[in-house]
Amino acid sequence: MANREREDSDDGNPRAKRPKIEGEANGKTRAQNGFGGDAANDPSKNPYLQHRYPQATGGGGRLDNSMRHKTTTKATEALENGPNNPFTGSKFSQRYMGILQTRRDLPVHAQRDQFLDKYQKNQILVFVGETGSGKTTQIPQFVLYDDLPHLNGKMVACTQPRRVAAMSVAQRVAQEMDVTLGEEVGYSIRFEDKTGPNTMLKYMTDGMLLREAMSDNNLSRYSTIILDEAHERTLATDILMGLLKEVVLRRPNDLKLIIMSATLDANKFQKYFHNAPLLAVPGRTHPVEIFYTPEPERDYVEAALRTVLQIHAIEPAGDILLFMTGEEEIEDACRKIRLEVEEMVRESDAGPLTVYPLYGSLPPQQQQKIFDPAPPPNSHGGRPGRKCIISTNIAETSLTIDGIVYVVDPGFSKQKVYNPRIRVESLLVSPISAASAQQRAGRAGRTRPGKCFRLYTEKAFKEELIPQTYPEILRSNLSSTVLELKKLGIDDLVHFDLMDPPAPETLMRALEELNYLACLDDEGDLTQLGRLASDFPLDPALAVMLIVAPDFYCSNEMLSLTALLSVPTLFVRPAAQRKRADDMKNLFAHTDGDHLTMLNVYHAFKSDEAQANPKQWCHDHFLSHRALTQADNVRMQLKRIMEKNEIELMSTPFEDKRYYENIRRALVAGFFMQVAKRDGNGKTYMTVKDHQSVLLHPSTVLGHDSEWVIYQEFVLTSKNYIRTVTAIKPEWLLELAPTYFDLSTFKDGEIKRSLLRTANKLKSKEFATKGRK
DNA sequence: GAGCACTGC
Repeated sequence: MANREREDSDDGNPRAKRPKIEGEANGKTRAQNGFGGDAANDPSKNPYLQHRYPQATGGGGRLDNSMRHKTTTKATEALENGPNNPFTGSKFSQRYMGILQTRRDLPVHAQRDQFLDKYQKNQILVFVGETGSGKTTQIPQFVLYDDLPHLNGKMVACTQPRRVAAMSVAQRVAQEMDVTLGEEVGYSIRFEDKTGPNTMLKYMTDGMLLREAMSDNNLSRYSTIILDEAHERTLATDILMGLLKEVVLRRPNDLKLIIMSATLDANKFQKYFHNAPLLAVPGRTHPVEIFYTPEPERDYVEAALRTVLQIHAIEPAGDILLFMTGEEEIEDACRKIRLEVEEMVRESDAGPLTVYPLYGSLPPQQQQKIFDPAPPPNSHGGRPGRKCIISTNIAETSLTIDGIVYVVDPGFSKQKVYNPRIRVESLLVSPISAASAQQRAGRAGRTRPGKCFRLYTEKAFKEELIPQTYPEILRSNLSSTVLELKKLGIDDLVHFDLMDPPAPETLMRALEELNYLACLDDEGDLTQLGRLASDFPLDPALAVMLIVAPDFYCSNEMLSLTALLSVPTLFVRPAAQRKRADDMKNLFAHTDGDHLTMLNVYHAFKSDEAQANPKQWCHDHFLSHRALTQADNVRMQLKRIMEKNEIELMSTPFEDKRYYENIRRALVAGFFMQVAKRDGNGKTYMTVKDHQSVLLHPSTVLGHDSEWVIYQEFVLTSKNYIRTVTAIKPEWLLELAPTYFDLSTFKDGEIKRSLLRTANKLKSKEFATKGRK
């Protein structure tokens, strides 16, 4: 297959040798456009079909397959100037001509020649474009006009780390190209594929491309792949880079790769890709003046509040953005600033200041408020008002707010860290990287020159901050990733060339976990179960739990539960109404634990009573409507995957006394590695094998002091907590996960003694049963 | 008796 591709799609091949393409196979031809082709198979040249092409392209630099990778800026610009859209044959609209002018003013445009030259001559190219250069919208179009992927039944892909970006950029580019979104230009994200048979440029999330790679290891649908925002180093981007590094060798003549990044860290990308050539384009932002504190600040929260108030008191009009680490800190800061400003207004006639919190778990309507205009002066001719947004890192990359002139950067954020020794991911407040600091400062210069107040010394910035945030791959549990890599056909993980190889211990942990889950055999090869599990967009333990659920007669319930476990918290608990919220939660509580409680919530949500007005019902019961509808979406997706793989959907009748027990047993089949046993009669628990002393999270509804529990999450905050817990029986552990609970591998101690007692009890019971027969 | 930085499939 690889050979065929190479031979067929090489530059300048005679058209007669062109392979049959996707669209043609469906009886629809991709040649329904102004590009090339002889009249015989190009309907736009067919005199009987001219009514469908009222404005067929006439004269002036027509493109066809023989020009692939040989186009020039001049010829392409002539095509872009119209009058007809070379991709659709229709006349360009008035709006198109307007947008074309602004596009040509973008910084990238000045280097189109250089770009084309480097793109044509190389298989891999690293492209650095700073904010405002226009790279995300323009480069894919430059590529399209030269790569002509549709002539070979292929596409150009451009990946984004976030869904909203993929959607909104695709929308914009469809406008710029004067085509309908979902036709020539489309996007593909989880839950939504807006592409069609004519799609030649596809924006997608990096995770989506990775999914596709799992079923097509050569990514053969694409002739050019653009990895955008590579500097963010998401897990998916890192794996794609590793994979593509191998794929370009397998497809030397028909795949090109562009790595786009916003930082000057590009040399690292170049080096990684065998010294690929680099093209850098300046951005277009306003200058931002940086101020440091002369001495280190002891209390950054206090310093931040003081700085905001000072800006408000003495700086000219302009909005403020303050970065903090989390919800609690932000809400607290908001309260304090509001109080202080009231006093300033009373005593020194300061202008009004509206304070908005901004963080991910905030409902969308409240997030939207940050875009409200700043308040007007308190009185006619009074001092101007401004707004102050206090935000988590969400405002660093995901959300941009125009009109920010002042940024206050205390230099911290919450970051995920992974400890492979105890297999725990946790969030820690840590100093940001220099790159992050630069990004934050840049937020002040989007609309006009701004100022950034760093609450640390210049020396600290230069000497103490790490240059780049550690990539996610170094900070995560990699069990899903390792499973994905196996599915991608990477057998030798140790020698798989990742840009930043994770710690061997992290890899070992992941391999070990997958082996216990029977997703990998003892040779480290993918098992049938592993292959199935990799088909689900879930953590391996959750996927396994779902796949084996039919053995416990409750796959319907496990399907719902799996969906619920892969969305954010269902329970809403506003600070002012904690008691009422807890009372509502208790309506759904199941004494055996939180998993069963979540299931009760879901079933209640799906009842006729709730569905009559789901939003109101959720509000009344202090449940997150967003989380529940999201869970419903995930459930549908997972259900389709189950059906595809012929995993039976079934339930134990609710009246059956084993209804809940079956569910708890199925939970154990996936999460037998997350078990804790109560220490004596106290409150503390001890995790099995890792021997961590933990407490039940106060949010649990577990109604009795169960000796054995499985837990969903280990949270490291003020104390070590296990969260989302359910009571189980120790004999289930021995029965359902005999390899993991091979007691000869256990350290001596109370856990081992207790499990040995259970094993003996089981044996004598077995003996008794046999004896009766 | 307590939090949940952010994304993604």
